[in-house]
Amino acid sequence: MSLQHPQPEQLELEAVLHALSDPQRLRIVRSLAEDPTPRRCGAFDLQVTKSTLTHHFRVLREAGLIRQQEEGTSRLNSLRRDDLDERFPGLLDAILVAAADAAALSSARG
Amino acid sequence: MSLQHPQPEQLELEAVLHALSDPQRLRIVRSLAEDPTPRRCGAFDLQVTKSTLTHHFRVLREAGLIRQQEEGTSRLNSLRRDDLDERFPGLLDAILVAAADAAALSSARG
DNA sequence: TCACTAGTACGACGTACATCGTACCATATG
DNA sequence: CATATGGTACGATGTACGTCGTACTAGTGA
Repeated sequence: MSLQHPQPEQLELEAVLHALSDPQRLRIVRSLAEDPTPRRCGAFDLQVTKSTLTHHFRVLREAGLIRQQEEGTSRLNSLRRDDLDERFPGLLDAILVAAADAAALSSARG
Repeated sequence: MSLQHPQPEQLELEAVLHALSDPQRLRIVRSLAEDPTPRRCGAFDLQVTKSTLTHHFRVLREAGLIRQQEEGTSRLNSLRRDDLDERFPGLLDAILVAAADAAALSSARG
């Protein structure tokens, strides 16, 4: 069976905010925003187990943040930027800018 | 003792997103955005207990979303719009627009 | 002084969550 | 077929969270 993705009009703000309130998931989304190339779950530099990875990608998918396409034995992940921008204009951009800023701050602090 | 509020540069994106991922707290923030008049915790139309209310207001305060000033026996709550806009430009506005849109949608659906 | 109001503190409870390990299923590739 | 790769499923575990009730404190005012 193919994977469940919420329709654009089904996206829920609370679910999106909750999905992005986790550092690992925020990192995944930031990575996909920086480089939109669809890529495998394992291709993100997270220090968690495979099963934890699966969990986070499912949360992101069910919140409507990413799309997962099955491709052989892997799943190609991509950001649903258009859907998000249409449903929640400016939200994703604001979060990405804020996250980039926070990352720059914390790296500047050491 | 007076209440603890994070400094503008101490605001953490994850904490802000988490704080706003709860329906009750999102409602509080929306209410304060619609009418910026500082007002008591009890003056928000939430169907929860007093102690639950205290909990939610503390989460909002510790995330830096609201400011609480003690005034007699009550606490006057106000939105930290300026601090948030400075630290996370566009974020609060995008969330408020999205929330208003979602509320309009759900009320239109009945 | 005696209520009343606004809110906190603390403990409890059930649920959700992040994480892991193990077992398992596909699909390639030798 | 055997093995490696990419990922899921399921159960376990510890923690955090949302909610409540009760008890309490601090002002307000009759």
